[in-house]
Amino acid sequence: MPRYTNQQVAQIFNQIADLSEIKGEIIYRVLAYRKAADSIANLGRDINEAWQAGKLQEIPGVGPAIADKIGELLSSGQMTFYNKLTAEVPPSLVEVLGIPEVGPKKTRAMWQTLGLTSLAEVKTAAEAGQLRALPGFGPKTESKILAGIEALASRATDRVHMGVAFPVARELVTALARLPQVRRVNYAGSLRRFCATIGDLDILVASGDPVGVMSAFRQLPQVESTLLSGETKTRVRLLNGMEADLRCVDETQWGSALQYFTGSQAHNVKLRELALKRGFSLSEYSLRGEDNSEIRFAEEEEVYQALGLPFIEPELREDRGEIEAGLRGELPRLVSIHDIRGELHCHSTWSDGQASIEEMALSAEARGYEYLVISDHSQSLGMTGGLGPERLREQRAEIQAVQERLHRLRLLHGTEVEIKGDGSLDFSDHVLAGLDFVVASVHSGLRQDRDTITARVVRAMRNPHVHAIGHPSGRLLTRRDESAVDLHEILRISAETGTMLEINAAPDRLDLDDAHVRRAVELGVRLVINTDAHRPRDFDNLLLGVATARRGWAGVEHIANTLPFEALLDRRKGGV
DNA sequence: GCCGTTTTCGGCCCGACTGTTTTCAGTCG
Repeated sequence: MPRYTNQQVAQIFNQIADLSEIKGEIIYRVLAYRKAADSIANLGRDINEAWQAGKLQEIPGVGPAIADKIGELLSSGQMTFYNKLTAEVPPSLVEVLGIPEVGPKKTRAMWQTLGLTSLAEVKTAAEAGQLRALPGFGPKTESKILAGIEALASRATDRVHMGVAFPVARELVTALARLPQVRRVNYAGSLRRFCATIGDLDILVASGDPVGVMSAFRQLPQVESTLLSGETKTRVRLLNGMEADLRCVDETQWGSALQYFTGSQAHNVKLRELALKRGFSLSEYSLRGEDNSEIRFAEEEEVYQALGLPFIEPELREDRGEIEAGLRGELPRLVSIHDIRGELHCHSTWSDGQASIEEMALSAEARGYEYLVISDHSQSLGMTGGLGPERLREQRAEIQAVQERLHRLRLLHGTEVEIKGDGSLDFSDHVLAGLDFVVASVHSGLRQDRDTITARVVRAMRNPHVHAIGHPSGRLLTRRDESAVDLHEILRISAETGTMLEINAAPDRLDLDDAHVRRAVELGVRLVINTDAHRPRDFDNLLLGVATARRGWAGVEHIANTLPFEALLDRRKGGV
């Protein structure tokens, strides 16, 4: 019988939601499936384990009916409800629903009146001019559908990581800030929440001349075409293929608008429900009382304050319990970038880095770090020019020499040692014992099956000289999925052995991810935030790693490199 | 289908824009 991962179970419920919606099911039932799917995808603990512990209904959005369906799936590999639904509503309709501008009503119309059940069939019908005859359809809808199918085919992936999105967002914000009629401007949306990947850019402007701002926005050199444009809202496609939304409000409404436009949608829905309970109606413009009185908020903090909540940091706004915690006064005090005292994982020209040890050290010192560990690759990762024991000894001499030219920074000698295919390490225990800090990582054999790759990492974690596991899942955002490694087991072993888990801050990694950071925090696992810098400017990525930690509700106490190095060393496992 | 400091039943956010319409439904975020 297949074993289902959290992602697979979540995908099934998302599919149930889509098919139910096309079928015409009560929308709240559909939303319930979506909420459950989102919770499961971001659970951080293994759904199989939660099921065996009888704790499925502790998952937010999972009640008796959905818990039964999960239980049936995990125990038998079947879900009767799903089988009946897919027999009734062709599953390929999900891809039709995926066409931009096509929602459940149009999907249903095409299916029930023309019998269209797939992208290919819809395309053929549109090309034959058959769609415009349907009620609610017209020539424009028909051509939009064709263009939408085109776009789906040409677009390999529709999300980018923050390393791509941030520079573009900054360019747009800078350009808008130069407009004389613009009073305030900021990016919002998933970028402001520091989601690992970004679908489109959301930018907010305060101005008394929204029409002028919209017009100027459409004419920016980065803009390829305008997708929609009204008086206060414009969506464009950029030259790099991304889409960007611009909203404009009055300066007196900035706080409400920034709160709304930052999202997430689920967070906003929960916040608006809370407002209703308090006798208000919350929108992106204001808070309206039952007597239709209107309160405007120029600052975001005031929105939360008016609802009896402390300020909720953007990284937490995912409807993962932050509003409830805020009401109870139990929001975590999140780690901040200023709390980070040192870096435990970076490279130099001794392996695949782009800068010398001295350049890296001087940059770290200039950034105010107290300590820096040089941790070049080990020899079996051949293409990086990894070090063997001999060169490792030579490197130590250079580190000591550079140390003498530094003022405050403590420069330390470490390694990113390869976890080999069988779980053994690239250096002997004797060599590892001579290093200040050891990160162990998997770079090869990432396609091994779950049990094999997990056993490999666990073996490394049980080595007393291994202090941290680097980028535990091995994912490369938008390029490579995580390995099959059982992170739930890794978290458990980490808590048991005291081996730290890295939050790798490289924009295409962010690994551990936010959901597993959250679970790590719950389990008392020790985390480190490392940039894995290969050149001085990579240290800038620290912000992304810290944001990922914050998205996982981590405080200073959970992050080992917020400690002075002596304290960090004292608390190394084994107490060495 | 889920959920509870108004509820174990009756709620479940709010608004912009477009296209197809003669006042609104559908989609999106």
